[in-house]
Order: sequence, then C-alpha cells, then structure tokens
Amino acid sequence: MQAPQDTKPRWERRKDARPQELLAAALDQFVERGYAATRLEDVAKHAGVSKGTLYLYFANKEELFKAVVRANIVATIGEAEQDAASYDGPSGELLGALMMRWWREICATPLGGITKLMFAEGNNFPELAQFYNDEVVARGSNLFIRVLTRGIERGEFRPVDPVVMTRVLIAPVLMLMMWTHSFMPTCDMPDIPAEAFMETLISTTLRGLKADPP
Amino acid sequence: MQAPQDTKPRWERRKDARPQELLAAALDQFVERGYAATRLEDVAKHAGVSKGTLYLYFANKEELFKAVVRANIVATIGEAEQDAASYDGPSGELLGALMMRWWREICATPLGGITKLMFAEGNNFPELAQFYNDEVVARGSNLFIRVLTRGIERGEFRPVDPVVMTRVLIAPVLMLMMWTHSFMPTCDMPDIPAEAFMETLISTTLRGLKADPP
Amino acid sequence: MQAPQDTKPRWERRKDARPQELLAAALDQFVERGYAATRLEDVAKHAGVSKGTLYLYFANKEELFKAVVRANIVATIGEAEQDAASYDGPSGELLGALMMRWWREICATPLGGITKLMFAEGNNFPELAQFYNDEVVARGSNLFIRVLTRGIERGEFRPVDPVVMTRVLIAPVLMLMMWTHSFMPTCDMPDIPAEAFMETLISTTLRGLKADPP
Amino acid sequence: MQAPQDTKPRWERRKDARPQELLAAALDQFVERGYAATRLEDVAKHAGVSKGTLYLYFANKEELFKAVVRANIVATIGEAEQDAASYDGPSGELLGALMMRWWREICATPLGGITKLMFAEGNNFPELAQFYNDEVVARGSNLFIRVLTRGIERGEFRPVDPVVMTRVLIAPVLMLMMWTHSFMPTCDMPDIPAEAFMETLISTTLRGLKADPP
DNA sequence: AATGAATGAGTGTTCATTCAT
DNA sequence: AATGAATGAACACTCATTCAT
Repeated sequence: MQAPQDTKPRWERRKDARPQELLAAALDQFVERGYAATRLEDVAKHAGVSKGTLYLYFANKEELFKAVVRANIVATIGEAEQDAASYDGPSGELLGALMMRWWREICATPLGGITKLMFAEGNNFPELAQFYNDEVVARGSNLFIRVLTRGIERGEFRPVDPVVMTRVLIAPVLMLMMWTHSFMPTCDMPDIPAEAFMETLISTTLRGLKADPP
Repeated sequence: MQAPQDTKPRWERRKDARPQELLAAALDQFVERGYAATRLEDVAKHAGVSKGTLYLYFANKEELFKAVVRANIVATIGEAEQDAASYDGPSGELLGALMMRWWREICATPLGGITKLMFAEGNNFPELAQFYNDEVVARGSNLFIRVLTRGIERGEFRPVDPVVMTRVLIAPVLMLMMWTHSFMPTCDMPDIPAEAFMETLISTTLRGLKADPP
Repeated sequence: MQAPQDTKPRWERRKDARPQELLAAALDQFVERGYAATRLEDVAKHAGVSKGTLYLYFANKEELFKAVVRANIVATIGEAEQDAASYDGPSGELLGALMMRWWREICATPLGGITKLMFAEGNNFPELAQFYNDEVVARGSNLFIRVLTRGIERGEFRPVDPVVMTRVLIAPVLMLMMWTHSFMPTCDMPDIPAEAFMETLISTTLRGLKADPP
Repeated sequence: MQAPQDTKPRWERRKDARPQELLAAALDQFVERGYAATRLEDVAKHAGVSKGTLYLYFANKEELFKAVVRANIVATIGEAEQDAASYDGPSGELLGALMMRWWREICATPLGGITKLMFAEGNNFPELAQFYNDEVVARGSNLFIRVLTRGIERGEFRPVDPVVMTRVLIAPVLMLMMWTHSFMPTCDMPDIPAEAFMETLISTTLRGLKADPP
C-alpha cells in the first residue's frame, strides 16, 4: 500500500526529483571542473541519466548554471538578510556572526566553488558574470554595507566608508574560500585552519573597527 | 662594428629575442583569457610568428605557461626578499611597505592575472598547480611569515600565529587583485579604489596587530 | 439522445476525430517547415496531444506524411477528374478552367506547400518521392494529357505532343506555387500577383496552342 | 627541374587549389542532399581532407554555401548581362537565346540544384534566402525585364507588363530545372526531354508575345 | 629556424523513437 | 487510449599538436 502522503506513481515522484538530482550533479561538476571544462555528459552521467535528459529540464549549459546558482545561493542570502534585519544587539556581534555564518553556510560548502568559478571564468562568459553580479554579489555586499552603516550610526564603529570597508571585510573570506577550493585539494600545503583564520580575521577586524573611546 | 657587449650577428640576436617576444604575448593572452581558453594560435599571432614556431621554443602549452611564470614572477620575489632582509626599521612600516609594494609591482600589473588564473584553473591542471605552489606561493608566504615573526620577536606585534596571520594579510590583497582582474572589466560595478582599499587594509591591520602597551 | 447519424458514444467519436486533428496539425507543420525540419513534438503540440500519442496512430514520420497526402490531395484530384470527364464545351475553356481551378483549390492553399516540399526534399527521402509520384503526380498529369489530346483531336489545338505540352502547362503553375510558398514570406520581393500571373499564363498559352485557321 | 611557369613548391600549389576542390565537393553535396542535410564531414571527405581543413578556408557552413553560389552563379549571370547589352538583333531571338542559354549553362548543370535547394530550404534559413535573392534572383530577373521592355519599345512584343511576364517566362524553366533535379534521378518517370520542352516553351511563348500585325 | 596546412578528438545541442506507467 | 520521460545517435564547430616543405 502507498504511503498516504504521496499518492503519485513512482515515475512521477521520480520526475519531481529529477531537477534536484540534476542540479546536485551539476553543482558537483561545476565545482570540480569549472564552468567551461564541465561536460554536460558527465553531469548527466553523475545524475544517472543520459545527456538528452538534461535538456528536458534546462535549455542549455548557461541556464543549468543559473539554475544551480538560484537554487543554492539566492535563498541562503535571503535568510541572512532577514536575520540581520531583525537583530537588535551590538553591531560588532552582528557583523562577526554574519561573517562566520557566511563562511560556514556558503564558503566552506561546495557552494563556495561557485564563487571561485565566477572569479575564474566570469570574463569568458560575460552574461553569466552579469547574472552573478546582479543576483549574488550586489545583494550580498549590500547586506554588509547595511550592517556597517548601522554600527557607525550607533557609534559602535569608527566612521569608515562602509562601501570600501565592505570590500575589506569580505575580501579575506572570499580569499580563504578560494584557497579552500583551489590549491588545498591538489597540492600538499599545510592545511589551512579555516575556523582559526576566521576568528583571527574577525577579532582583528572588530578591534580595528572599534570606535575610539570618547 | 659590433657593439662590444653583443658579439653575435644580428639574426642570431633576433633569434635570442624570440622567446621573450613569445613569453610576452603568452602572458598577455593567459591574463586576458585564462589558461584553458587561451589559444596558442592567438599567442603566436600576437608575437608575429606562426603557430608552429611556438613549438620550436616550448614543448607544449603547459611548458609555455611555466616559462611565463618563471620569467616574470620569480625574479620579482627575489628582489623583495633581499630588500626585506636588509631593512632595519620598525616592523609595522616594513610590513605595510611590503604589502603596498607587492600590490603595486605585481598585483596591479598584468602579472596579477597569472595568480588569478592559478586560483581559477589550478584544479584542472594539477601539474601547473604544484609548480606554481612550489615556485611562487611558498616563497612569497615565507617572506611575510619572516616579517611577522620579526615584529613579534621585537615586541612590536601582538603574539599571533605568523602562519595564520600571513594568510589573513595576503588574503585581502589577493582578493583585491582577483577583483581587479575579474569583474571590473566586464560588469558595471562601482570602481574599486584600489589604493584606498590598500590603505584601509594596512592601517586597520596594523592597528589590530599592534602590541598592547605594557 | 444521440444524433442518429452517429451512434457511437461521445468519447469514441473523440477518438475517431483524433487522426484528423493530427493530420491537420501535421499538414500545417510540414508546409511551414518542410519535411525534415518538422519536429514531431511540434505536430503533437499543435494537435493538443503528447508526442507519444502520435505513434499510436502513425508508425513513424514517414507514414504520417503519407497519411497527410492521402487525406488531402487524392480526393481533390478525383473530383477534378470527374468534372473534366463530364464537360463538353470548348477544350480551351476546359483547359483554362482546369488550370485556374487547380491553382485556386490546391496551389494557393496550404496543400501547395506539400508539392513544394516534395520537390524540395524528395531526393532525400526516396520512398516518399516514389509514393508521391505514383499517387499524385501521375494522376494529375494524366488529367492534363487527356484534355490536351481531346483539344487536338477536336481540331481546337495545334498538334503538339500532349505529354511535353502538359509539362509546359503545369510547370509555370507549379513554379508560381513554389514562389508563393517559398520566398514571399521571408524576403522583401515585390508581391507576386498570382491571379494576374495565371491570367497572363492562360491567355498566352491558349493563344499559342490555338490551331492555325484552315 | 621545375616547369618555368610555376615555381612554387608543390604544397603551395596544393594550397591554392584547395578552395576550388572544397567548393566543388561542397557543390556536389549541397546539390545531392540539400543544405541542411549536407554534412560538412562528407564535404571534406569528398575533397580528400579532414573536417577541420574545411574551417581553414570557410568560417562555417553558411559561408561555405555563399562561396559556392558566388563562385559558380554570379559570374555566369554577369556574362549574360554583357552579352544581352551588346546584342542588337530582334528581341524575340535575344529572348529565346537568353532562355536557352540559361537553361543549358545553369539549369541543366549541377548548378540548377542550388536554385532548387533555395526554394526548398530558403524559409528555414532566412539569411541565405536574403543573400540568394539579392545576388542571384534580383539580377537574373532584371535581365529578362530589360529584354522584354526592349521588345515592347521596339514594337516587337505586345504591350504586356514586363515584370509579370518575366515571371511567366522564367517560371517554366525553373520548374523544368526542379524536375530535372528532383524526381528524375530517383523515380522511374519517363525522361523529360528537356530540349524539346525548352523549344516548345520558347516557340509557344514567342508566338503569344508577338505583337498583333498593324 | 620557420612556416602554416592539416589533423581528429572532443563537446554542446537536437530530435525521432521507445516504453513504463 | 494516452502520456511524457528518457534515450542516443547525429552534426557543427574548435583547437592543441604534427610535419612536410
């Protein structure tokens, strides 16, 4: 007897799951190989389907990539926006938590590979670069800018330029992510202690940001 | 009469210059397109020779890339090592100068594109990644580690882990370089004020590094 | 109460109508895109069914095409044959009327697209060519040959070879049809005044055919 | 010893001949299969080279086709234009000669297959249709229009509309060409006696065009 | 030393046909 | 009867590499 909460025949449930399976396989491949070097046949094979099946769900390689980004990164940014908007503690804590959370939920996961990939190949695929910039970079940056502005207005932070400071803040995190997704897997570097890196970064930064006592 | 410092006949000097011209053209193309997307035909065309000539000087694409790195980056690192070794002022100044110089002489020039490229595509070309790591990353990192250790030993810096701190330091610079060589040319982001970024970074970092007064 | 002329239940009548709907959609697509370029998925979509349903009624693309030809062209030829057989006026009038009617009822309608298509792609699909030649070309040509022979026998036309003359007669009509179904929609040619063309053709031809006065 | 009229090394002479060989092979294939169904690999194979070589000489399939048309049809039209311009005999003779020559030099040769192909597939390849219309159809039509106008002005022809009459004239020739290049090779129709067709056509047409005696 | 013509394996994309449901 | 998800062969085009001259 069928489970009551899912009365669909098996193949239909399978169809519903297909896009997710394809997106997961695509994420893996894009992260592992980069955009240009990912072969759609490999994506299909890793999802257990044929190459043609991919095209039943995504119009082409570019749309597949966009779908991966939308399904994985945009939602996460949205959550962070909401959490930040409803927080009313000290801005330093908010900023530190935001950075650490960004690190843990995105950068340290395979999703970080997508960001790396955009830096790597954005120039060769201008439409993808534009898309990623609009949907991810701009929204993410604005979140940091808002938190910095909040801290400055509340007298918690020195009066730095929030736009420049945002770049100063996110740069090392992005960089750590690049490291994590680039050299570490292949070369025998000493392991990067990511959490230690983040803690050093956050404490150093908050120290540097702290408003001078009156 | 021949110039005394070059006793070779003219066509032979031309032959000696060939590799340099090829390396210059290759640098341009690798920086502009990335490693995989660079077409050897374009390199040859920009150097004013035929595609076949390239293979007279470099066994294949990979060797060409390695030659570009050797010819352009290793010497620069060597100079910085010497300057740092002979400096005897405050470590904060040395560190700030080192970072700014690194930015100006490497990251802000086309050479920065090579670093970006390695992060971007290193995983797809493991042998290149290993090579770059050995010849460039390790030597550059060690330079920073030595300066940090010097500052800590002289009581100028807080006692942070110099290895971790090195990554914290170079990360944002690398990141700025990635930005400079990635999105800016294609997308309409607000211009990144690189020098302001570097100054903000250096002053914030030195503040955060400064040893607590006794 | 059921209509007396159709005693089947409604869903079965629907089933009976299916093939007609499919044939209509197929005709549209074949005419618009040609044989090879017609996608069965589009045919199905235009008929409001799924791609698989097509294969319940027609074994494959080729059989679908044959069915379109049978359903649309053969009957029309049959009517013309009967009308011509029962006409007893002057052969010139009969010939002119036949040509104009052929133009208006077949060539100027979407059915003309089928003829164009056969000329266009027949060589690539020999079995279709054979089929079309047997079922359509031969029967249509014979009709003209009979009318010409009649005119010659009755002393109304010069004694030309009716087989050759048939080709001379139908050629420009076919050609006009090709024009109508080929270039006009896409290129900015001056509009072809089809009726004027046909009148010019018929009057010129009848003049040329007219028997020399004794 | 080299022949004095050709001092180039063999491979260079080969290179000069390559484009011609490729165009010849392409003409054959386009005529035999049509535009869409022609595989570039087959063209290459028939020219005795590899697929990649084709792309050394022609940017893509479309440019290859245009080159075939330019190399084979445009020059022929140009010659006919000059001959017609310098002729000063009766317009009927000129018109008949023009038609017969067009038939013999273009329509009856493989080049006729190109015209057939454009009718067949022009709708599916709008840019090719535009190109062919501009470079071939317009120039060819204008030639006939000029001859008809000349005959009318000199009182040799009835005062028909030369534009419409041009279509009436060229239509059967094109049609005969379509027949020649379409069904005949595959189906067992009785052979079309092309020359008889053309003579019947020309004599009938000139009769119909002749001005009424005053 | 230098050329550049030639190669052929590789990849994104399409579509007629099949078949489990 | 009807579906529509899945397949896989096919084709245009690219580019690192080779080699005869």
